[in-house]
Amino acid sequence: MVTIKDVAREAKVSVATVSRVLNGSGPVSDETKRLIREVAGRMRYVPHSGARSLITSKTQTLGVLLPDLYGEFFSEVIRGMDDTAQKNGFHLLISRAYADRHGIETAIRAMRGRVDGVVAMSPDVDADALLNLPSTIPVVLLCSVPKGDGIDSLTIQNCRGAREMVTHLIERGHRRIAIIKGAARNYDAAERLRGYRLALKEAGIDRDSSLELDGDFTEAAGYSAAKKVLGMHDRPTAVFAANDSMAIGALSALKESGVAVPDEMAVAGFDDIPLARYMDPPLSSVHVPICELGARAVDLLLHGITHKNDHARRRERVSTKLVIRRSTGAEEASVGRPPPSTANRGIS
Amino acid sequence: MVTIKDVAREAKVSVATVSRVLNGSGPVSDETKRLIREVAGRMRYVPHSGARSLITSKTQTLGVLLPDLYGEFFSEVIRGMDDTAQKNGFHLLISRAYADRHGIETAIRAMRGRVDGVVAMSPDVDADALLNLPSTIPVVLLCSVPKGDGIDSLTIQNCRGAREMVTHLIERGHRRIAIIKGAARNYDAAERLRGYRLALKEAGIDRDSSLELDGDFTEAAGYSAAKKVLGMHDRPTAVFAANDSMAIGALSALKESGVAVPDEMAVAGFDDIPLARYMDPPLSSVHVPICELGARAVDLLLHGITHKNDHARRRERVSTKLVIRRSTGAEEASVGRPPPSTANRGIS
DNA sequence: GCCCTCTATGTAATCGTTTACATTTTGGCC
DNA sequence: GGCCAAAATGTAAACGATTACATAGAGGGC
Repeated sequence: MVTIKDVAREAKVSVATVSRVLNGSGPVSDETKRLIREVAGRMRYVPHSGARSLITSKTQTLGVLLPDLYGEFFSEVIRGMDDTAQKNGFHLLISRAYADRHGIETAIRAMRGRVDGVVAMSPDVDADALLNLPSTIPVVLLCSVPKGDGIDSLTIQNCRGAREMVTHLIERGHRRIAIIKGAARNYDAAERLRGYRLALKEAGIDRDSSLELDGDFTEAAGYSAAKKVLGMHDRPTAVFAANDSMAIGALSALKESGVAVPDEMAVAGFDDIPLARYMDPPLSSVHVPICELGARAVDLLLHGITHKNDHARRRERVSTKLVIRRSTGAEEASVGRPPPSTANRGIS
Repeated sequence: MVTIKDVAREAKVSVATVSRVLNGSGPVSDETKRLIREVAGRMRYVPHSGARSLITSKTQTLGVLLPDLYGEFFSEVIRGMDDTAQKNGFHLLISRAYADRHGIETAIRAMRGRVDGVVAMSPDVDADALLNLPSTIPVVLLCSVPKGDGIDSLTIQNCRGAREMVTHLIERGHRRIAIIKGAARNYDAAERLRGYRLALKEAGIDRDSSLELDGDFTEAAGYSAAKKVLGMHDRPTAVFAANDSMAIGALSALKESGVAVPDEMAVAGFDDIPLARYMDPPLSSVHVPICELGARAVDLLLHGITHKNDHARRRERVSTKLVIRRSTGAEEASVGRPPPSTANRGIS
């Protein structure tokens, strides 16, 4: 592999001069510049970024720590991150890790010396594992809020989104509204539940804990929760699932039992995954701008990096948007025409 | 930031000894080991991987170059790669890049010195841009076959998958089968078309080029291609789309025009994306094990790395599997029960 | 012609590790 | 006790870049 020394020798100059030319630093005569560029090109010299970052102590790389995510969420959040990172000349070092304390610490250790900062997504409610990290590199926490005030965080506007959806159901006349809760100890799940309760309270509806069913974000959980709802003596007229997968599971159960949606039972989800609009009936949901989530996380991180992490800690949230479709009673059929945005482009 | 020198000073030993303890190389007395471990732990020392890889010239990192992919494909291929990479102690440096010559070269340049090898996905049919790379690091090409024999490649069994699907349609009695082609100059698209033609030929059906409609893998393209099919004077009884997105677009068009699927028109796709089974009617498709694609690409790359890239070049393919649902006439309703595998776990 | 400044270039230290080689210590054996 | 091998530790040279500092010419002002 050809190094800067080889180029210097070939061009009969010192390595310093080569470095100066290639980085545009320091004064070099036009002739020498031309010569060095020519030689470097001819020898197919490519600078060794590892060596460079050792001396400059800048890696131009951001670490990304994600739990084991599926589908849309994963790809969209990465897309958002990569867009913003690339715009600023950064790369992404991605690692899927168990979101527990050990996993995160191991991953961050492994990243020391190869990243300038880390975006870590840890949906666990008490993600304070990140508080006393072994390093002092900037960290942005995604989808949960750290207890201390050591690091920045970015979350989804879960509570407000859920509240709006439940309020929408109430406005359509529903009084007994069940919720299928998300995974236990999950921050998003807890916040969505909070939003549900808030909406009920605002409408003066008493909370009925038998209407709060356990779930874990899987389709199967939504399916069995819906079956449970159908068996209730004073049956709810609406079900709000803490995510779309569970809402889809619930739709399956209802269809199987011959319960009409939305006439006999309204169903709403959260996330607005691409599948939602293809359901029968199309599923009302709370849209989460996942791509933006990634983009803003990186923005936050880059700010922490350039400001040497000595700014006041930030707590930001990305806002959600209600998407009402037929499953909660919207009249217009929203399927049938190709959608404007979510075309599955590119390869296969 | 605490370095190995700090630890050495604090423990009153030389850096060499610290290094030996931490890497388990060379003989060190038990007492010294204990001492150094204690000191390193107390000082929260974390080795600087950048410095380490400079001297060892191993980065334990694989570069991944992907075009701008959406949804499932992106996340699944990364999952497969990361699983295998992690199992072998490697990290993933991910970069989305235009798959053209310039983009790829820029990306690979930027990766020099931070990766031990690269998996590059370049669906373009003539991806020989990769042939004379500026570096000599091992490369595995995904989803297309390089012209020369310089690098390994891994592709999808496109031709065979398409052939099987079209044969299936023929077996169900269809004689006039249209195809909605994939993006021009796309390797997968070309191979799927080849499979389609092969199946027809095997069945002794003459090829009719008016039945080969242009497409570009988007839903919109599928939609308008289907409209075109409906307008034909001797209307085909089946449509095979080169990917599911187009098949879904076609389904929309047919539903809009009141054409019954599969009775008046059978529809089949390729990829078996999660959406496929939720269509109405559920879409028959050719299943592609995306995760496996990623995993095997990394396996191939790791082999190239450990064997210093001096083995014979490999051309491998991952095999596809026919998934027949109602859109081509399967009787059984395959929707309604939660699926076994594709539950959307984890966060939101 | 001398001195000073400015430009162009070179020299060498540095980043944080690993590791070949040198040196010291230990312990066994005669 | 002296000798020798083996074990434990230290010294210093890499890896491939950047950059502070030193040096050498060139040119200008007096």
